[in-house]
Amino acid sequence: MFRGINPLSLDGKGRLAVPAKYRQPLLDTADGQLVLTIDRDRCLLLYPLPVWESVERQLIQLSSTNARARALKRLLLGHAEECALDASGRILLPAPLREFANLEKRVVLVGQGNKFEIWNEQAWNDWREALLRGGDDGESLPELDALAF
Amino acid sequence: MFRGINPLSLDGKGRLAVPAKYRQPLLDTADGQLVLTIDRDRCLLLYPLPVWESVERQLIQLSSTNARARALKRLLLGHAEECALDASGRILLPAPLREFANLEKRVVLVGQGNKFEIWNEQAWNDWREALLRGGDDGESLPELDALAF
DNA sequence: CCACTTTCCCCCACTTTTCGCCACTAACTA
DNA sequence: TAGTTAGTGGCGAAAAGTGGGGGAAAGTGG
Repeated sequence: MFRGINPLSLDGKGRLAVPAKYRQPLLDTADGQLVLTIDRDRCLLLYPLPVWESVERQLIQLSSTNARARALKRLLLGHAEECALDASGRILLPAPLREFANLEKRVVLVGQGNKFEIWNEQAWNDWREALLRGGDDGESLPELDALAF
Repeated sequence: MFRGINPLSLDGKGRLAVPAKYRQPLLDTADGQLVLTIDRDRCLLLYPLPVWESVERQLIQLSSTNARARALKRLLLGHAEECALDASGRILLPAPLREFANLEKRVVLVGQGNKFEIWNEQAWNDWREALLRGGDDGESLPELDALAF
């Protein structure tokens, strides 16, 4: 399980050095193979390949005639890029994805269980502050209201 | 599985250079034989020939009395063009299809699992921005709300 | 059926991107 | 304080994307 928040810098070519603590697990479970895609909140999602493949299977089975399903498929599948840890434990973030998530230099890598999120550092801070300030603005969901943690 | 977004340029003759990473898979599974057709969203669809053939079989079996089915058939079947990777890994996009999808110079090739979509770059960006901004405007679909990814 | 025009495709050259490699610095450990 | 490991940066070779010239093939009109 991936946890925690890691402030990092991209180098001049848009490469991200995966923190050392995650490298061995990634090599063990996915042979260093990863998939990057985008998220609606303008950050990137980083999956170990096997995890992504299971997500992908779900996506492919969605209807091709329903507009919402087609859109979601297009977003996630369409932006998914395979990449691999290089010899120094880095991955190259493809330019179109970097652009989408506004990643230039300072970024944060956020562990999210079976995947990571990659945010522009400023955007991450802003998002968090806004959430804390703004309180509850999301839709309701029964499972949510039943949560104890 | 084809994934990812690839910004490309058509050359002066309307040819599209398929990114190198997809070439070998296409040669292996389809001997470089491809089928181009159009999509409702004013982009083109690019299938490996065997995949297209299975789509085609499904289409042919659709009702000939239902108007929506007839329309879908006409669109997809009627615009389908066979083409092949040339020696440099490029395909020629027939002029009528190029025109339909407004493809001139800058385009994006979007992997969608078993096929690709080819968009005018600007149209693609506009579509994506509208989707992200507008939020959920499609029909609802129970499977969608149950998705965790 | 022949000549002319247009389209298509092979080939080569140029430019940009990608990626392995190595080196430097900062932080942590012993 | 010295040794080790992690993060960062940059060089350079190799690969991929882009563009154009010219010959072959196909389509068109007389």
